[in-house]
Amino acid sequence: MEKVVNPTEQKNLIIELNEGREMANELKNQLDVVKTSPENCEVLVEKILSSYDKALAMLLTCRALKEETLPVHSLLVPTSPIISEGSNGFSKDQHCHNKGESKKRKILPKWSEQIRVCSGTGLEGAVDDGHSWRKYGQKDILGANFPRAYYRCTHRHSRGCLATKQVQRSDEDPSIFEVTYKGRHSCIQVTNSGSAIVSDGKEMPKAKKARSLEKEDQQGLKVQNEVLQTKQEIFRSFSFNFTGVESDNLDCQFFSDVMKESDYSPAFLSPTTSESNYFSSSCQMDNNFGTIDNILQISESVDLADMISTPTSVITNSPFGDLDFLNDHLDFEPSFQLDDPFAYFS
DNA sequence: TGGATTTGACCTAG
DNA sequence: CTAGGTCAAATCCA
Repeated sequence: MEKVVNPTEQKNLIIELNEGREMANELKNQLDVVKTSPENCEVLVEKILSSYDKALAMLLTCRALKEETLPVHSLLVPTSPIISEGSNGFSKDQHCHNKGESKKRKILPKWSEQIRVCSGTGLEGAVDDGHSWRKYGQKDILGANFPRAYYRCTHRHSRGCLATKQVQRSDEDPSIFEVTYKGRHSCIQVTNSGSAIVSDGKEMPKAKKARSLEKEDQQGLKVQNEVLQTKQEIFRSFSFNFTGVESDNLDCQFFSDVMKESDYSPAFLSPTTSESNYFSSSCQMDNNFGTIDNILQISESVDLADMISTPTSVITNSPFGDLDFLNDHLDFEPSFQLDDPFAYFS
């Protein structure tokens, strides 16, 4: 892989990564001191996460913008047949359909999230992202304790939106929901406040949604309205500024795949949509990772096998605490040093 | 009554 | 042939 970002972005990225490293070291030192208060540690963790978030957002930004200029098909990454034991087959190759609505599998961009919702928060099983989805199927998956639910965009017919998602509850940790998105929303319909406002201005009937969530709960796929807000908080932590990105930033490869293949691409790439709340142009960091217990991991599905194969390490750390998935894209050297991380991008 | 969910059947890829 | 993905009729519910 080639160099990733321009000098300015590179510098900022290095700064952020170094800060994160320093704070991690500080945290380590703090942990060695018995009398260190949990609050101090929490603050440090938040700072660390913030730094990594910023750094990754930079990479995300430049990659996304680069891919924006490419044909959609050039963005499609062949999914890996890798499927780890106990992964519920979540990452198994999902080829696509060519006949539109036919049962043939489509060639659609695909990306995945792992969402953990900690028990006690009332968000157990919460899987919502601000889009309105209609469940169209459910399947028992071989080797999985929980069925996989299939959703498509409510506006599939009215707007021809082909976005779909699959929600699979993790066997190993039922608090983890693995969500695979396929296709991008051609409809625009995400709110800033937790209610799902569709592009035509209608608000999703909350009672109905609550009912559906309740039903999902009965089958281990409970979804609650609160999660939307929670996820918005999560996404807000990824906020970055598009305006500062120059065209020569467009060499980062990995994150744009995620973005471009994601349902969120319009939101990420178009600050004019309401979804821009997730990736606002303010580049704000609010450290929500430190205050919520939801951990969201975005990855290409090709990497999800890795994530799933080690869900604990993925989930119990920061969203970027497990950077294994980066390796697939960036080909880091084992001796990766933050001093000049770009030297290791191949 | 209209929209969402459920669920068995069907289709396709591997 | 099997498993995963989708369809669509039946059903549910506000």
